Amino acid sequence: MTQIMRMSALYAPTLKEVPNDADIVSHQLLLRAGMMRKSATGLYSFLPLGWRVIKKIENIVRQEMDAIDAQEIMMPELQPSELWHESGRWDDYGPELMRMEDRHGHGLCLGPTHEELITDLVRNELKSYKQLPLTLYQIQSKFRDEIRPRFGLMRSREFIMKDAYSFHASQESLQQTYDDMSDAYARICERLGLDFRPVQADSGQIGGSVTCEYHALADAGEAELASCTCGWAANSEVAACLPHPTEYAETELKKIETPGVHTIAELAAFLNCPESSTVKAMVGKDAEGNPIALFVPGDHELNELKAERTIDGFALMSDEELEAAGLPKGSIGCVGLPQGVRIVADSSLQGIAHWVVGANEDGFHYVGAEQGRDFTVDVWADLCTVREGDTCPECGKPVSMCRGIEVGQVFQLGTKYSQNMGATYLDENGKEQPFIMGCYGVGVSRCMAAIVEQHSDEYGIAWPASVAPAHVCVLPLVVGDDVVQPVAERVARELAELGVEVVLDDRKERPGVKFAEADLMGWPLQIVVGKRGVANQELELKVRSTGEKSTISFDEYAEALAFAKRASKPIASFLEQAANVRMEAAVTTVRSQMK
RNA sequence: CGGGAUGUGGCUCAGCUUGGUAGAGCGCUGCGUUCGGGACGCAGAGGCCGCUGGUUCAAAUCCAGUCAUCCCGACCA
Repeated sequence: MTQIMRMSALYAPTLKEVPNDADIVSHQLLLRAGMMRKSATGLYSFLPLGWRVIKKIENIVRQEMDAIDAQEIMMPELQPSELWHESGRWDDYGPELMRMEDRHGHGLCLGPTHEELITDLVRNELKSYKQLPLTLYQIQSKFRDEIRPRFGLMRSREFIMKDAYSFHASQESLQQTYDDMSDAYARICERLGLDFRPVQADSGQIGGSVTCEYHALADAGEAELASCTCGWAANSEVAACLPHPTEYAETELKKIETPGVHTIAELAAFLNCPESSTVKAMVGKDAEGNPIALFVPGDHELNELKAERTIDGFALMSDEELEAAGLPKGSIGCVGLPQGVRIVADSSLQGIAHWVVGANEDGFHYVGAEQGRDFTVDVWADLCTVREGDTCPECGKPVSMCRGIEVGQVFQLGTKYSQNMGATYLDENGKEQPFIMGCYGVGVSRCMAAIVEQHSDEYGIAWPASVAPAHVCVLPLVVGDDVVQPVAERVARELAELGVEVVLDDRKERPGVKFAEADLMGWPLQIVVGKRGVANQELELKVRSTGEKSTISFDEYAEALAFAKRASKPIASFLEQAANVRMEAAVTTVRSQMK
């Protein structure tokens, strides 16, 4: 039997009004429903209900990790600086790493992640290829001194994360675990009730690595995603989608006077053509300071991340540098550039023979600038930030844009840490080899916010049953009498005996308050016990996610109870039986969330 | 770190321009009336007006500094 939570004793202070400093739905509702409170910027305390949700999420993650033979451990949050010096990240990580000293002046940091610690943990014991592969994980608080913590749990300075690390003797073995992890992540998202997408992501500075982010789709998400009906999806930072520029109908190179025209919008309006018929120029420099002109279709933006990937040490030039190089901002083009300026252009422009570009002279543009005749592109590359309608690299259909919350990422690390930190094993030939590693993270507290973003309405949260702080809320509309309350107490007890998590609103509150707060807190199923119902020998059910209401008679309820007692999964089976009796569609929703 | 804004009972906010004994609603306590979708009446408790300094007979209000919070940007697991 599970414990009945009595609302009369529950510490869950609700707020009628929207807190001033919360501006996304999940943040507002988690505060309003009494699930958490802010302790300082980017630091939150979880109250009993919120903490129950966190534990539910953790357990789902734990089960899926255990199911793929990852083993749970627990490492310290406080870490010695030596290990970070060894990996090189004490200097590389930047101010986001929370550093401190102990009384002896010994350097420490609060762990933002645990690659160093885990590598150190295994390097002395894990010595033979026979012991590989090995996957370890933990669920604990992480610390990152974010420049700008915001959006409640979405980007906080202390947050709960599951981090897993795998060790391998071969790339094939790493790939196997990586695939297992990917599958587990998909199952985790499904069980959390998240509408999610695995998306291609930036592999960061670690070249050649394989990585995939798991995003919960939500407008409040910080990441912009491009996705296609064929299933392909990518973070806009990396999405390699081709724009489709259009050709301006002029094949002769003509210099035209364009007084006052400096922006693409002005140019397109001046020529009465779409922006996609113009070519936008940006000028940067490489690591040696050599100038490079980059060209993209006029209706697209240069993606600086992509430019950096194409050109070693790339940085855009400042206005002063442009002036010094004799380049008129707003009128730069590929014809008649100063000596030594290399031309890099977006691959999509390869098919456009004649360009509309600046004439490198204020107030003038060229039309009909022909590739090969009037200028030559040195390098073709993927340079654009993806836009709605660009071409999917997988199937060629137009992609659409949406926003996502990154709730997880899987990553093939390779040997970066094992090499830096001398973590090696002996292979079949007795030869020392660095471990091939993978790492895999799930933002547990961030998942909580993502779930609320996806499962809420004007009345409050509608938790998926898998993570709800309790499955059922029993609402006696009268307390202290000998008619309604005894029935509510009995129902709560019987459900609790079945293993159903029950909260009983035994407060002396008016019905309106109880209804409003039950909706706000988001219990998946409400069972209302009122004078009217008891008189008719029936209970009222309301499924929070659909809002559907129905009644079931005491007899039908008893039948559902008996059915559930015989079945192995009491919660689901109670609901299933209740569904058979009455509210099929509605309860099916709750039930499907329970698996 | 740049730009913008805000700090007044637990919460949401008014008052500040034009200095003169601190306000409302919600929440909280008590009593009464209510009681199927965040009730009503009466009576209460609760505030160094973020902090420090200045101007002034007098500062929530004007000035300076400082701290904190939020938003945008830069930055970034």
